[in-house]
Amino acid sequence: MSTTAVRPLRADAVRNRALIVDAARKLFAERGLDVTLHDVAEEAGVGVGTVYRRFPDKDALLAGLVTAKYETLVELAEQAAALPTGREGLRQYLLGAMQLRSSDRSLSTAVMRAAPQTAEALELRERLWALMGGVVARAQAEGAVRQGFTPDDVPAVSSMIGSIADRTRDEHPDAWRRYALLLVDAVCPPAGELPPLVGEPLAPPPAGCAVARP
Amino acid sequence: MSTTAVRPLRADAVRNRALIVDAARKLFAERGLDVTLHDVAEEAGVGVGTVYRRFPDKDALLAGLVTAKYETLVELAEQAAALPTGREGLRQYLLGAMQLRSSDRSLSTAVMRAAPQTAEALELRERLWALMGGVVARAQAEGAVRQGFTPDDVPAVSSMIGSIADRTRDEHPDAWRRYALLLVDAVCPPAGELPPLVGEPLAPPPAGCAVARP
Amino acid sequence: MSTTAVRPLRADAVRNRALIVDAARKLFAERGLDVTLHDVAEEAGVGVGTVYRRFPDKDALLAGLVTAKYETLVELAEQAAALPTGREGLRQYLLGAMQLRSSDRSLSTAVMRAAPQTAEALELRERLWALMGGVVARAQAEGAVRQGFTPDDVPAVSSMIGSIADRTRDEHPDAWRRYALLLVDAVCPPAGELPPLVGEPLAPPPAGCAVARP
Amino acid sequence: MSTTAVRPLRADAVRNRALIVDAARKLFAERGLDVTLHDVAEEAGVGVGTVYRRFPDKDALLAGLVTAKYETLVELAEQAAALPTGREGLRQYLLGAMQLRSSDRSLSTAVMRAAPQTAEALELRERLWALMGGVVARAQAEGAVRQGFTPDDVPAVSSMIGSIADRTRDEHPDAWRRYALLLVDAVCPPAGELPPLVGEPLAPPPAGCAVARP
DNA sequence: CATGAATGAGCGTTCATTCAT
DNA sequence: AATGAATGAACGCTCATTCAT
Repeated sequence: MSTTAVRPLRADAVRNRALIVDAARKLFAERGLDVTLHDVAEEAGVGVGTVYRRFPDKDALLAGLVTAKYETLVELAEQAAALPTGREGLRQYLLGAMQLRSSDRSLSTAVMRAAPQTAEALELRERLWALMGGVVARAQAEGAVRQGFTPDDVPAVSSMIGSIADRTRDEHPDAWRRYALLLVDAVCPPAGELPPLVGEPLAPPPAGCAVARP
Repeated sequence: MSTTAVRPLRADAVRNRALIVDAARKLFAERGLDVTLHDVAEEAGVGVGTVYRRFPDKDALLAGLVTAKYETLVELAEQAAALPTGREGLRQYLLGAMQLRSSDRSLSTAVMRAAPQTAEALELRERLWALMGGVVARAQAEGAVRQGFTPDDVPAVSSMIGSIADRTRDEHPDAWRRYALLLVDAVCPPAGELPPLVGEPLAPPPAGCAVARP
Repeated sequence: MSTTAVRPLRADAVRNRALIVDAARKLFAERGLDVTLHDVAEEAGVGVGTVYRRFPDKDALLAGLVTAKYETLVELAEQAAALPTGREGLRQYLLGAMQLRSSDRSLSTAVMRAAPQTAEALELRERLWALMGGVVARAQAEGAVRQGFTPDDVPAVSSMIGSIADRTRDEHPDAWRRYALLLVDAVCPPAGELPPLVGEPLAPPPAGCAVARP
Repeated sequence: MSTTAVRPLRADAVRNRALIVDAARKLFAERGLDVTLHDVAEEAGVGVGTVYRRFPDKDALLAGLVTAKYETLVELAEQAAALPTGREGLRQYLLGAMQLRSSDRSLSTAVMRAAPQTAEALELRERLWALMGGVVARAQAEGAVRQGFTPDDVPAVSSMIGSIADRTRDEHPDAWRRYALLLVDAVCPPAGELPPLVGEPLAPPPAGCAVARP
């Protein structure tokens, strides 16, 4: 029936995948892990079936986001590596990674828990490791890092802002900074005197406020 | 024990309530916030209706657990307050609170996010605040605390071990300690020289491993 | 074991039964058939178990209310029988019975559907039949009744106000009268000229208002 | 039928929607408002999810049936308007509407209690009103109607057969006619002499029979 | 390939009914 | 006899996943 029909390119498939990832990123960031795949599909402007064609299940989609996340982190690491000192590089990278987490409700838990599922993500992770390994090594040489700290600690420490960020994102979107700096200073103190903590401590939730839905 | 007053009625009800709370505590700790009340009922060996008789809804059950959690934290704070120095007290309390979190998947997010729903919980929280306020003040007087740190920061800092603990609970149940000490040292460094980090850094998840279910 | 124990009297049992029936009558009238037996028990100030001791199940309780209803209807019929003409008697009784229905959300459907379950109720029903049989016969002799109308039609006709009453009870508690008189006039027209319908017609429900829950 | 426009997609969806509506109509008619959507789904031979895909909730399904009901009533009104006299038209319409109610357990309460939820239903209701307004006006001009009767009374009067119909549907499916005619004669008496009531009066329920479930 | 209709297990919750106290 | 704690089937509804179109 389709004699002259040109073979449909991968082009649109690739485009659809990007649409889905973008939509998922947006929705997961805004509303956390409990967005439905119908929501994602609708936001992306495709059918649910298309989402399932690209990602075997919801977890795979989540894992797909990790790739996107790694890309941003690699950029961040490249900027960090370009800074004059290891100290500054490490501090900038950690704060940047935490800022990313603080603006993304789902990935603060999901990214670090999931393994890279694709060769691409794995490659990105290794590139990230190489970049930050260099930065950490330089900082160590400068005597700027807590003893025993290794490049493998970088993602772990970054993830620790998650619980604070999740709690405060909606009401005090900058509250995470106080604790982020506390952590960064613990890993790699600033050059001079250790300054007082910035910002305000997190007020306890008022009596009677509801448990946030998962 | 209380004179001759008979309270014939509640014997089994009290026992069942305890069974439910125990079951809930266990399951929430193991599997996080998304256990169903059917699961809780089954684990407790009662019908769902019984769970609903004791707790109007799921949030109320969670709130009940929060109360129990606060009781433990108050005990911990009392022990901390009894230590000779504020420094030791603060360090012991923070590490103890983090240890509790590290063994409880749900409460690491729920406790700090939820308000105390009951007068009892509120009272416990205030008592906790008073105890730790004293400890922090003593530690400040000793010059042992990071400048700007306040008692309100205590729960926030405690919660920060959550993301690490959730990631490692099943495979490396002690991995949280490395990062817990990093945090505690940041808030309130030990008396002498700052030692190297303890333990091993968190290895990145191997390629291809699945995203853990929420 | 209970040698000297006095046999517990029926006295309180009888009182409890009355409490239950009163509570049930009140709640069913106000809120229809979907009150729970816990509500009834609470309103009556007894335990649920006590309700079940007196009435094997919810339907039996409903049937129990029929007895109470019949008592009121018998009184009404006695007053009707005392009126000078059969016409007046029949009209007064029908209007009175309809008024009862109009103030009782549940019984408008339940009473006429349920059979008398107790000897007492059966006796009351027969007494009612006898009284109204006399009234109808007198009215027939006066030529005041639609031909073919029999005493057996009395409860049927009375029940017909139910659908109107249920629809209007909350908003226009007197709206039923218009249609009650229409029916009564159809069965037994007033002495003189047939007057116009009284009151206002029932406005149709406004667009968009919800279906009332059953 | 509509030119050559192909609408390839909905073939099965349309069929399923029809299956659902048919099943719902049947079950609601037989058993009243408290059929579950699982029942409807099973009767229709589809999954529950499919029902919820077509109708956001139970009320919406009910509203869908109301639309179908209005369609029938409009047809009935059109036939009534075509009759030579207003008297005949009004009588035929009222009897027809009552007959519909007598064969449908749920709609006797639902249709008249619910507002039209859709623009379609609203339009149908208005069309119905216009048609019957004309019929009533003609009948009034003929002097055939009870004074004060208005088109707004038409649905109210129609609904009054509900309580009788619900009681008798299963055992004496024609018992409603006696009371329907009583009502219709009250609104709009037949041309000649008022005949005796047709049929038999409703026998009281035998002692001991159970209350029918709601 | 893309679509979105269909599926059904599972959720939180209710309530008529039973039974240990 | 009275109580109310316990039960569990059933409800309305959701959503990850499959599959006919």
